[in-house]
Amino acid sequence: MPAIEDPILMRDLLRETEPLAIPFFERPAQDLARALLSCVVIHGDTAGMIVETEAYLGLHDLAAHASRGKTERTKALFGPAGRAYVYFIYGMHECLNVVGEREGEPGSVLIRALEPLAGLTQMYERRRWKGRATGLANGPGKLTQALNITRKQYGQRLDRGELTIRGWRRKPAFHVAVTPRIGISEAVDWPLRFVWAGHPCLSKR
DNA sequence: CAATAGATCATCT
DNA sequence: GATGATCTATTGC
Repeated sequence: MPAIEDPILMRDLLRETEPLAIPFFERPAQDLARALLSCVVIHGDTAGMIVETEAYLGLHDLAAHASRGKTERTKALFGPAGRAYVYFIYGMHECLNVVGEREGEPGSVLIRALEPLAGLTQMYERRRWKGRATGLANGPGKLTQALNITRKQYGQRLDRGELTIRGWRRKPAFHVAVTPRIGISEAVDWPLRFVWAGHPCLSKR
């Protein structure tokens, strides 16, 4: 199973995981955020396990991009489930969301932190990081840089293709903790952040 | 350790 | 023209 100081070969990773079909993503954002914990994001030769997520709801969630309605930027949120919603923020960071619900219903999950699993050397280079592997992808902007995920992946399906999310054939055991979301100024108290309790790769405060 | 400043630009008012 | 689902470096105690 995953071990932060013992990265796996991509070929073994592919054998121990399986694709998530589109129906897996077709559920409310809160449920999807919880279900995505321990799943594996793969892009090119790099991969990481999801250990922290946040759910963003629809029109009544003022912290959600979708609350302002469908625009050129947010249209993927209103599309079918199982797609990537990637946005650019603060003039320098890309953030990855997984679209849930169903067509016409916004609701997505922000991927906030990964445990690096494969392609660590490449991640160190891209991040120009000189620390422990736990700090390679423990933040929404850090993981996209580590896995080289950008707006080029906007709207892409995640069940297959160049950017995929897979589930373990034998799911690891862990506890989930729920807290308010981080870095927002609306709906500040809503308990929509889900973490693998005690995991060393969680984002900083 | 904690707090803060600065980077930097797409999107929306 | 202001703001933002962030990160890093730097300052200060």
